[in-house]
Amino acid sequence: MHDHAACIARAMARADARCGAEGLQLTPARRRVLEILLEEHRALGAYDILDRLRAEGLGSQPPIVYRALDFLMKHGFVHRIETLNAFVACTEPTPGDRGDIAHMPAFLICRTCRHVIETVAERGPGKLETAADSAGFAIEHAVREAEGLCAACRAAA
Amino acid sequence: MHDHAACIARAMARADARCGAEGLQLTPARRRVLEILLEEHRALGAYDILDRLRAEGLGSQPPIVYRALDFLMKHGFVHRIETLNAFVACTEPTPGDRGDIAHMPAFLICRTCRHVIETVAERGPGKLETAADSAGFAIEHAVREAEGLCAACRAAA
DNA sequence: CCGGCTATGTAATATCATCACATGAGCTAC
DNA sequence: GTAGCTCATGTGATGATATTACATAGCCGG
Repeated sequence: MHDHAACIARAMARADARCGAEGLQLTPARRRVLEILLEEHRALGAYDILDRLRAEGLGSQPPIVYRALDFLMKHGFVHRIETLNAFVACTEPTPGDRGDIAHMPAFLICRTCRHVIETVAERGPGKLETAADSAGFAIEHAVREAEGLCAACRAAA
Repeated sequence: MHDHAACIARAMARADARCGAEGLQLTPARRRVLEILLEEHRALGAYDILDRLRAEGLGSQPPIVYRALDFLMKHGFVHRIETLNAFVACTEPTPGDRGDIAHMPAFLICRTCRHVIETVAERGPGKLETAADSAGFAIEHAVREAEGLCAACRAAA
């Protein structure tokens, strides 16, 4: 394990700094959604998040959470996990990843504990890029997700 | 372009052969779902398929199409595209791909025409595998999808 | 005939996501 | 200061995707 509270505090400080520097508004709802995802450190569905916002009086309708998630994803604080229709906080320290290709995340999703490992981006063409090049296909966005068993759950089994 | 009718006929013949050889029942509904996907040659949502089944009197409730898709996916005739919540017929000639790791499809999805290119599997570890190994993570299933513009749509733009 | 297996029919419901329109808070030009 | 602008939020309704639960029907081996 790691120092979870410190990890969250660090991530929130990074987010604050980014938003300050770029003139983005990290409003209460957006801030809280990011905190919730950092606290869980695993993939949460939009309605799981919404339930928690409701309990705290921060809004009760789906658009609240989807708008917050859109903002957070647009600016790279959160990623969507397509396989789960769920969302995780970004664990990468990459600061300015909007638009550029440097941040190419890949995810390892444990099917038992639902924890998500975000792998560091490696530069250079992977198989998708190679295949795309030979087909004349221009990649704009790539999804790489693997489901399986994390080390801890493998040990437990 | 290619000879579409022949392509469909070949794929259906392959499916018939596989089912005959392995004792699988390619029932009318399952067969028709596969044909529809082959005809379109692009990703269709479950309800798009259901609408067509309804028009042909092959069933009108969601479970009909989801059950057919489950069967077809289980036996490698169809793939799910997570990014689109949609389904495509498998274009790979790989016959026995249930369970083994040889068939590791990756998809290039055109955002304008919605056509899906299924790339051939390359052997050897990609970035996901490398990351998984170093994390002690056991991959059971991997999703690789890229969205962008296909060659034809790029030329048109 | 019976029991087990597979597939289908059908209604209801669960889950995920968006639309449309109204309101409010902060900012700037004038 | 206030009109007009932009951005964010509040709220109800709806759309899109997927599953559950239970009943029915065909087939086949014993």
